[in-house]
Amino acid sequence: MKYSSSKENYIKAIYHLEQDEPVVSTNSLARQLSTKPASVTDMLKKLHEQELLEYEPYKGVRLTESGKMLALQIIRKHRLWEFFLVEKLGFGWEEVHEIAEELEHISSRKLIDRLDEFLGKPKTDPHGDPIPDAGGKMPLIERICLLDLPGGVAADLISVSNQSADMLDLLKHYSIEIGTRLEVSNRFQFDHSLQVIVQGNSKVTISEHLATHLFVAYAKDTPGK
Amino acid sequence: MKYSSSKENYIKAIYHLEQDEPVVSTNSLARQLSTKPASVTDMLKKLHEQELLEYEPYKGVRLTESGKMLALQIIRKHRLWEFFLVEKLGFGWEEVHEIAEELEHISSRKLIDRLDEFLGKPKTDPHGDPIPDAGGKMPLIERICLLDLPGGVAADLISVSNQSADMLDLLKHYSIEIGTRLEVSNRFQFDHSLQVIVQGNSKVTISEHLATHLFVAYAKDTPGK
DNA sequence: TATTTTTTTTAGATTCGCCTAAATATTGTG
DNA sequence: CACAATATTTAGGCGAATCTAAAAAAAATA
Repeated sequence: MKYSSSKENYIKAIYHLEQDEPVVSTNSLARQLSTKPASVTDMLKKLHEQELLEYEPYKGVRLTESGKMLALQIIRKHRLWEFFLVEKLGFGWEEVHEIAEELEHISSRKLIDRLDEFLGKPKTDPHGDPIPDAGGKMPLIERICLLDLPGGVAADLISVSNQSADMLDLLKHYSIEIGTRLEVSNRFQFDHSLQVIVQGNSKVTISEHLATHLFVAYAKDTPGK
Repeated sequence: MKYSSSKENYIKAIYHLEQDEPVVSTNSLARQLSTKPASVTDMLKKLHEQELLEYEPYKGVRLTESGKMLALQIIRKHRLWEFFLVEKLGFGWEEVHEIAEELEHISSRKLIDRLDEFLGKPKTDPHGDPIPDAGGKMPLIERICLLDLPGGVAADLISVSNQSADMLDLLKHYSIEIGTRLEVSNRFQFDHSLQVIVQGNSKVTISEHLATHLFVAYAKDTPGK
């Protein structure tokens, strides 16, 4: 089934708001979408008819299962495109959101699955938010410091707690950037430096000081919603 | 300036039809766009107001300079996305058109220029059609057999006159595919085999027989429209 | 050239997503 | 509890892009 960009935006907004409020109000939706409550009411009726959400006048809305599924597909597209923009095209974290807002409405399912493949099936986007898999399952992500990552576990770099030029310089030297898969292969007691496998290939050794500033997405395999 | 997808589709269609007819009729546009002549008339009036085309009732249309420029930007986006889909995501030539019809309406200029960079500024799309540069200039493309490519000239592979599994197998072995940049660096008289530089890096030697089936875009540097 | 055929435009309606203004329901408070 | 404040819906409209039916212009032809 194909939905307009506008409808997809409503569904996505409701999904996000449901994380906080159990039932989403007309007003908060209007605020979120920069539109007017009256317009929201109109649209809710249509989305209800399409069984994407439960709606009774004055009672707020809640997504149905198919509504949630649709939301997750859109979020998946959004985050994969963001990853692509940052990792492949060299955009900065901050500038990708707007572009991904457009790209997330491209409909081809095959496209997004191939893109996922091409990008190496990343677990998180450049902001560290988890990317739902093709089935709509959110990977359960714990953000932990590289220092605390158990050995033998590969995880994606999702944030860096220092944005200085010196830091970026050093990361560049190691070919490490947001989204890079890291695995700790050895810990040296003498200076607490770490031997790290970068992207499954090259092994590099980094200082404890650097490691304290690197945070990875530790994806538990328990399926979440 | 930002235009709706619908308007962009009109402009693109007119551009293509202008290649054949000097002045484009309401009827042929309606046919091209799978719409009704009455709808076309409505839209032509709007596009005329935006100075994208010259229009007088009953006299057909012709794009203005800014109309042509817009058309070329859309075509550029379409063909770059097609190239991306085939080269990076492994789609077949036949299935990319439809997806590119959606992608071509993504607005970010920076996105498309970075994509161009990322893809290696290709001169042609996977069908061998030329890709306008950022300034809207069409590269003048001549399609010639690799056998006839002058030495020292790098050109992109745009078609293969044999689609057999054996052929594809061999091309894979040489890491050659549509879009790959090739340069003939040596010709051996004994068996007429060619030494070829693939993507500016590796040198391989291929048989005359293989070369007869490879066609490259020989981009003359004369600026075309 | 007069008439028929074809093309194009106009007129009037529809759907989608949005708006404002007004009515109505719900919630909070004295 | 009654009334005020707030939230939501209804009613009526608008622009974009489409449609059908009918009118008008241009082109083809007898």
